[in-house]
Amino acid sequence: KAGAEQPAAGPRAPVLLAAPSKAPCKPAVFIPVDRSPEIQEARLKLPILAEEQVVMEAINDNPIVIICGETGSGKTTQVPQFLYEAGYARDSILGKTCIIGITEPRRVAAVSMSQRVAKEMNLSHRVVSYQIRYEGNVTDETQIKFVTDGVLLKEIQKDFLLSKYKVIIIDEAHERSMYTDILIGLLSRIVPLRHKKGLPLKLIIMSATLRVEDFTANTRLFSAQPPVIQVDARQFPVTVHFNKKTPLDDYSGECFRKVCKIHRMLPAGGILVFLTGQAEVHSLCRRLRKAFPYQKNNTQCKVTCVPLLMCCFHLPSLSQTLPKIDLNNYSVLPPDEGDEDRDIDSDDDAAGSDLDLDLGDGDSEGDEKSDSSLPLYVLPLYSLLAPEKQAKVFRPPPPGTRLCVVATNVAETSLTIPGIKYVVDSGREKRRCYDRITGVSSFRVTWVSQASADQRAGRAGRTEPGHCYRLYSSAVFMDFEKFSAPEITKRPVEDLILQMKALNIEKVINFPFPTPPPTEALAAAEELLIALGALKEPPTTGRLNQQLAAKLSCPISPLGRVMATFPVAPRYAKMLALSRQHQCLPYTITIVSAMTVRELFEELDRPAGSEEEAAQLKGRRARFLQMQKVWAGQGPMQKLGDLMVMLGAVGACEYSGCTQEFCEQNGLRHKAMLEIRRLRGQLTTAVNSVCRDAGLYVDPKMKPPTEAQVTYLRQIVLAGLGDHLARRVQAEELLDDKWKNAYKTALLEDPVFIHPSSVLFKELPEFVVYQEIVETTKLYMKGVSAVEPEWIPALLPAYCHFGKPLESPPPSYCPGTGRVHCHRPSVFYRVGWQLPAVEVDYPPGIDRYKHFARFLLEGKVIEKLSSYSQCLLSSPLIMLKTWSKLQPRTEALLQALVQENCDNRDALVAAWKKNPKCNLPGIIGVGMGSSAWKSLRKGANPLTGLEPGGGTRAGGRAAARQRRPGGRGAGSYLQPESPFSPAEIAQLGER
DNA sequence: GAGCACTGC
Repeated sequence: KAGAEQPAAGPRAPVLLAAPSKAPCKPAVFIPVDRSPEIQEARLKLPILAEEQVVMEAINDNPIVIICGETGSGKTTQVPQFLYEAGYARDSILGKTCIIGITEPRRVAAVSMSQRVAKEMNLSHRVVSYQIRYEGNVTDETQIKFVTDGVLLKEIQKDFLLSKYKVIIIDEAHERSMYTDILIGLLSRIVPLRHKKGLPLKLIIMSATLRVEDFTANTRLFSAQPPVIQVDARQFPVTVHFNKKTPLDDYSGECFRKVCKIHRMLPAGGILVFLTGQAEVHSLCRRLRKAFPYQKNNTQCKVTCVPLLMCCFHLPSLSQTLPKIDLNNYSVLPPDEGDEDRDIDSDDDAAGSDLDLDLGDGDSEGDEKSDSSLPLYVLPLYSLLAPEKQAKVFRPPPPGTRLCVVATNVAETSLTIPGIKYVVDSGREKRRCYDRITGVSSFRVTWVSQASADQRAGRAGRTEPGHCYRLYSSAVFMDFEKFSAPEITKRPVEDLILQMKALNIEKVINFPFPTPPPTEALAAAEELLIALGALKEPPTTGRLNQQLAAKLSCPISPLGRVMATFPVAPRYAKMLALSRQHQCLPYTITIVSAMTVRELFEELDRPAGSEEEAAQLKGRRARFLQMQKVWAGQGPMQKLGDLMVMLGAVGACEYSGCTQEFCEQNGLRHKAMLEIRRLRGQLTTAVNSVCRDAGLYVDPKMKPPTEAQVTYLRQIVLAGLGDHLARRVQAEELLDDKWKNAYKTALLEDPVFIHPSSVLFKELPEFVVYQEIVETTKLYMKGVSAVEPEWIPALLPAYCHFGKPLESPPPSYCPGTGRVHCHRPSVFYRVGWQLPAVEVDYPPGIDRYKHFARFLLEGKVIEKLSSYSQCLLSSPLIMLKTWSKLQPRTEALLQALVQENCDNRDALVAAWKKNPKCNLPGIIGVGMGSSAWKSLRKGANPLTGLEPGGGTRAGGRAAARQRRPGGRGAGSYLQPESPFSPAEIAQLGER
């Protein structure tokens, strides 16, 4: 195994793009594994096994290796075993165990791969384990660990060097998931760092395609080009048939016709159809069921009518014992033969060999007629389908029927359906598209990439040779993009940027992304995080280009560190960070969980397949609408809007035990509710670990929030969704009918509307915040909550431009904070909406000193002074006059305050404390012009001799809590800053 | 007055 000297040789020499550097010869290590004979035999059939030596030599000689192999090469299950056997789970020097880590982009894959490898190696799951978001079975003995990519990213936050690992394998790197890309970027730096420390870490990147130039040709990523090893796949050949014509609209109808033909004319084998969405899937299912009815009770096999169909459809295990159908000798002439393009691979085959299986483009008649002689077992498949309904596709279809699965993209990567011989590919997919500037998303049906189409075709060759029918011409195919763009380039990246800043990567723009996100996306993310207070604000002075440079390299703030520990979107993390007031945390955790989990409510608006189903759907819709009203609460609570509905729904669901029945009856998606429960658990733990005294737990019998709490929750939501504020268009702006009931947002020119499914659809509050805008027929806001206008400047100062302090109401001294307050009018950024004047800190500057001096003289700052205010020679209001009008004594006071930076109580006390001998008290005395103050000249200690105003001197934090921005209705305002203590935040900073 | 593919912390 350690024969590193032997050059790789063999009939299929792997591609080595870079010559490996020779490493010093190490003694051979071999850890025995006790595999069962059956497993041993099965392994030997895997193509990767033939390459074990090559793979291990490359890994031995290089810190970073790329392995390319299609699905079926066995790389995911075998490479970890190679490494284990070669001793990579053991530290040769210390004799300790180390970990071989493998990342997967999906939870199910991490779990199932760990189970399979454990079984193959005959090892306990204590040794071969997994860790995913909510669960894992990792122990001290774990040596092979499968994780989801996000889990590894979190581990890097705790231990940047990943010191427990000796190897990291990034699996499915070709999928280019956001976390995979970031991990590769981070590991490109961690690997050399570990090398410097003398604790080398191996990185193996595994990809199904050969599109690895983003990794190999990117010198910023890897300065030395890593070797690429190519491994064969064990797949059955799939013949690809292109349509001659490409239907532009009715691809769904074309799918129908193609399935009909396959089913009528071609031998046994499951059919898999790729469409774009739920509605299409259901509609095609209905049509196919109508054309080939399958009665549950009538399982009698009717093959006699159809000589070409065999009884044993879709039973791969039995197919061995049945006569094999030779595809080349099989012959049925399609009705419109000669109408098609040639097979792409017909050049290699005997002429016309596969032409038989070409079925021609659509347009044949009579397909819609019900044909009871051909039972077809039609099943829908999409991600949001209930798991028990999804599971049906994995079971063999009833005897005498042919399986036909109508699926969305789930069947392309996430789920593998057994027994598929025919793939019908519409060539389209539905994608979520984001507007980079406005963040508005829309769903668009687009052509897939060539890689995607090939992946779909491959689904036909998993158990035997198969056929793929593409409902588009080869010319159209050639116009497809080769690969779909990496996720990181197409999505908002604020969550990612926050994670990176938490790793102290400040200049995000310099990060070695395999493919960087667009600069606008980075700028938008940085801007949002600054507005949320997660990043320190860049300087607004200095040279313009310096300012610009600083703009994309802001360091994380203490609040940002708190936010980064919550595994949710930054807007939601901000809500959590603000909720440690008025016992709001359990509610915010629930709302944030509900907003994070997609599609809480079941889709009940779909067209029904039968009258019976239609009646049932109608009943369920009515029931849901009724429940929605209940969950929306009463009176002022309704203003929390759709978020109140979410809170109510989760509360009610948990109260009833979160059963399948409750969910079904009330229009809730059971799977979503279970996910929310787990997320609540995770967030509760995360919050508890930040605030040690929170003592939170997930209460299934959580009481509804009080009216006051709902008001705070609305403010919390506003603070997180500040950039998602919308204002109803005013009557005078209603020039065009298209603005009827419309709202305006800061970033969009076009009108936006409250989505009709929202409980606030008819309410039309003046200001709302929304969870997201989705563009369909119009721009619709979803997840809507009403906002009071005076909250906006109080809670979103970052988005407001403030005017001069008002004279009425006059500036005042706030005993709670020891600062000068005033009322300032403001406008909302970009759109200039006038907002009510609210009480805020007096803006910094000379006037703030003047007001402070005045309140000081009036005895409001330090209580003991108040008894002397009678003795003053002139009114303290004199302080507010312009410099020139000041008398020498008042001028001296003002100058002294400015010199010591004392424009608030805390600063004054601090200055005094720092230098008890300073002449401030004396100057105050002079300033007041009263002989009664002479005693102060001696420098009496203000901490003992004088009581600051506002009664007991409260700690900074408690004092801050008393602050009520907005000033009216004490108790109804939220404290806008993070209510975490400096100690708590410091502790986070150490990580 | 409505139609959302797929994932990860």
